[in-house]
Amino acid sequence: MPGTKAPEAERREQILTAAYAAAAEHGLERLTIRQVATAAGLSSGSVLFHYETRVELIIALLEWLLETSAVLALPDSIAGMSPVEALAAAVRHEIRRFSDDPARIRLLFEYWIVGIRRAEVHARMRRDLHRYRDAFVPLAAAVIAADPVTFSEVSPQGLATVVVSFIKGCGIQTMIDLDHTDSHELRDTANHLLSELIRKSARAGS
Amino acid sequence: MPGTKAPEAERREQILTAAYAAAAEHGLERLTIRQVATAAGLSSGSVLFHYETRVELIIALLEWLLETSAVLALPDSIAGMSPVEALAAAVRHEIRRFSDDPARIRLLFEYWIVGIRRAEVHARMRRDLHRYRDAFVPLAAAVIAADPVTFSEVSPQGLATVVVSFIKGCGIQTMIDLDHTDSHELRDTANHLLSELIRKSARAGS
DNA sequence: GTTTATATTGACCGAGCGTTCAATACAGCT
DNA sequence: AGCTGTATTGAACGCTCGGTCAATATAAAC
Repeated sequence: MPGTKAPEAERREQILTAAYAAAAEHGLERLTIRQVATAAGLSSGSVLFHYETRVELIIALLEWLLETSAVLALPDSIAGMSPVEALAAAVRHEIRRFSDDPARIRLLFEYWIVGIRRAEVHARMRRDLHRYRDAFVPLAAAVIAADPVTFSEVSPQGLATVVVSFIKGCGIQTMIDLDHTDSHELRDTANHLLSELIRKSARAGS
Repeated sequence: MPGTKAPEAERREQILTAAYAAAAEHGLERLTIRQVATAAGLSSGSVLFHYETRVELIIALLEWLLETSAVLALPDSIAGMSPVEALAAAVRHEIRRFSDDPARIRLLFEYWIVGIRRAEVHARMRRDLHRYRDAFVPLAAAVIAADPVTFSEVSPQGLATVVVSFIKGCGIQTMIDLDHTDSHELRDTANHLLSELIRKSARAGS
């Protein structure tokens, strides 16, 4: 039903999902108004009626992307865990989540690159990164509190930053490693190292 | 002296350095034959005489970039270190190297994204990533050999992959974090954690 | 049914792109 | 000096892009 009017909220949603599909297929930098219009079944003029400019659309897509992605969904099972176990479980969970939706993380990487040259994008990416890191701070603080001697010089924020960096690194790995051979090795090894860490901390704690 | 001839090797080098500058300034996806020509002080036709196509130029720039970047320059001081110390020193060294030359790592990230859609680029990035990882394998193997109980389930390749992922994650961090506030926190915390790791392994070894 | 505000369309514009190519300038050779 | 192959130039082509806009279609108000 082309030419039919629709409430603004619906149209914008429709355009954004089309933009997401187009960006995932051709890349963010090659994203085109016409591509989005075709993917949404609209005319280019209509897309530009709802988003006045290409950059505005790209920023709206970024915000939609950040809103839609769960910040950090901790598995329920962490309730009875030791602090190190809980943090390790979160890391495992996040690594798996990244490798489950490669298109999304690829797009976010593209936004980081765009953010190098566009301040509006950069600010939003940075804010989201901090929000993501802050979700790990309580877990990190618990780990530090459980073994204050080992982590005497480490702040919860610092530990959370290190953890997030590792997760991002794994995300890159899965992004590059399209057939997932190295990624599996990475995940397995990370799991073993985390398990070993848990065992050691349990021995130290007892 | 425009219009003067030059040996092919020199011209190609001149064009590549101009392409590097242009790509660092405007981004790889926005790299333009005319930009490169202007930066090199040549005409667009001349650039296309030496590199028949834009994609060919981009791939040549990638190979030039990978050749020019030292694979893994280990500091001499690792000679008398324990295995864990040596690996930690290498990690520290690489993190510092990444934050010293942000333009280069940004460009490499852009190549990873291009590689998602271009098989030639992807193959080269992957090969280089493996080469980079392999440089850490001996260090990782030494660490495992020194404490075979802890690392009973871990292969040298696996450990090296984990280490590289962490380094890449730190690279991303410094790429995003333009003013380097979080990056310093990250580096300090990583240093503390590595030092603690060294102390623990020394105690276990003695 | 008429009016009115607004959403939609697609032709169109100017700009910039990669690439082609005829013309030209250069350097080595005889 | 003349010749020859090659490097260089910049105009030109065809194309796609972001963005504009007059025309049209739609739905709600009256």
